[in-house]
Amino acid sequence: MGDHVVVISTGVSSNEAAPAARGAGADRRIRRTRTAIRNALLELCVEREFSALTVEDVLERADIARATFYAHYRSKEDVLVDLAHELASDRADRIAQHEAKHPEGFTGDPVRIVFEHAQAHRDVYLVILQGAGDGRALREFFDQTSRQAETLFRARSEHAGVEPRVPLPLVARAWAGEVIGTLVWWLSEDTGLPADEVAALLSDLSVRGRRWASGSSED
Amino acid sequence: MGDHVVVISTGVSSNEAAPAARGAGADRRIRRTRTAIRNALLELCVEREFSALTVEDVLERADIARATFYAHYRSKEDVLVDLAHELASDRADRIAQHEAKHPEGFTGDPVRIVFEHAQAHRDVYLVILQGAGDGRALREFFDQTSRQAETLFRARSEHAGVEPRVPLPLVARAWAGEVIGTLVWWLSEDTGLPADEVAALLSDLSVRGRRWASGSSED
DNA sequence: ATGATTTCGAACTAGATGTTCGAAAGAGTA
DNA sequence: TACTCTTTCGAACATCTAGTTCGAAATCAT
Repeated sequence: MGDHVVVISTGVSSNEAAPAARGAGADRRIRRTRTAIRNALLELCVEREFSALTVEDVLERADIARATFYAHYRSKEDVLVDLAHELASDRADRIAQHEAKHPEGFTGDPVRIVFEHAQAHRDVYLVILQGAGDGRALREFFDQTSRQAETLFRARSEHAGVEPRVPLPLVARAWAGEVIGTLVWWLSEDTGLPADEVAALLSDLSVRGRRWASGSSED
Repeated sequence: MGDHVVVISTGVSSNEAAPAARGAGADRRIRRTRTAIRNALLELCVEREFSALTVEDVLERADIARATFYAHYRSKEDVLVDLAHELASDRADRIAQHEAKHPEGFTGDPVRIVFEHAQAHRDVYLVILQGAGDGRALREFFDQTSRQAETLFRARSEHAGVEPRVPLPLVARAWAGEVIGTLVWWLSEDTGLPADEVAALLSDLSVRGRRWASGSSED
């Protein structure tokens, strides 16, 4: 039959599954189109609420044909998810990069990097962390964050040769929640706290526990 | 001019603002209609994704006229927000009730109550905590949670006469994130852990810190 | 240059949203 | 019970948006 759906190859190699080809290896037109769409969506998110945006708004802003959009994304929510992935992996790169330079350095550094990263990309973070769209973007961002944390915790736990008393998946989820909950607060209410200070406070709270921090001896 | 918008009074007394009259004091028809709508939405959420639902689906399931729906809610997202408020205040009631019965009792109890409450209302929690809708429901649920926590922490801090070293708004947000992050993990992945055990683990982690829990001495 | 791939544009279907209004049903009160 | 006030109904309606289709034109990689 006459299928004519314009399925874009986007592929670097032959066997490319769902991950949607976030490489620079793709056709220049593809790169241009996708960044145009992402940028347009971001601009619009700053101006109005995400839920008040239509695909048409994005088309107009990105100066892109309707058919072209649907050749790359299924919906505006998809674009947001894409942005979330980009954000999470970029952040992971920076952390890994830092750890490579400073092996066995201060282990509170990752948290600081997280907050600095959020500050540098404030707009995107705000949209995603507030759960815009159907919540998929936030959900996946949270998942990636906690998975990365779990890997890190596991490595350290094994390195220290200590059996964790609290299951690591739980520790990781709790930590991710802590960080993201604090982040959204810090980004929304514009308190004067600089990134490294919030990070230090949260690290302290997280490592040493609330017992010493809030004046209560129990929960 | 001929405005005919059917603005429902819903009011108990004269001066009723935004809070939308969650009382039992309203007209029986209003009560019936709203719970029908809320129940219908919940049923449908269990069957398909929230984002795949239309207002028409809700109308059909609730057996309600279109105009009636819009006399009460502006959108399906509004209904979800309503549910979130209901949930948060019901939970707060239970905690307050417990604290009244057990003054100065084990202060880890609130966390346990939170998890038991989530277990009892698993379906609603899952929908809301996953950020369905435009994220407003989750956002407001998170806000209420952290505000309640802040109040509690402040009371305890003052009672103990200790100046908190970490700002309480931060502590409260971090705690709320911790709890909600753990909650969504616990509800989604059906690990065999009973409510009181997760609660105990999280309480421990939260009060004593990760230092003693994961085998790492730092962050 | 050439063959392959992407983009364009314009049209079109299908379906959901949100509003309108008079008439009917139901609630609350005496 | 009878009376008034409020809510619900139903059916219609205009409007908008999503998502798809296709041939032609543009752009890419080599």
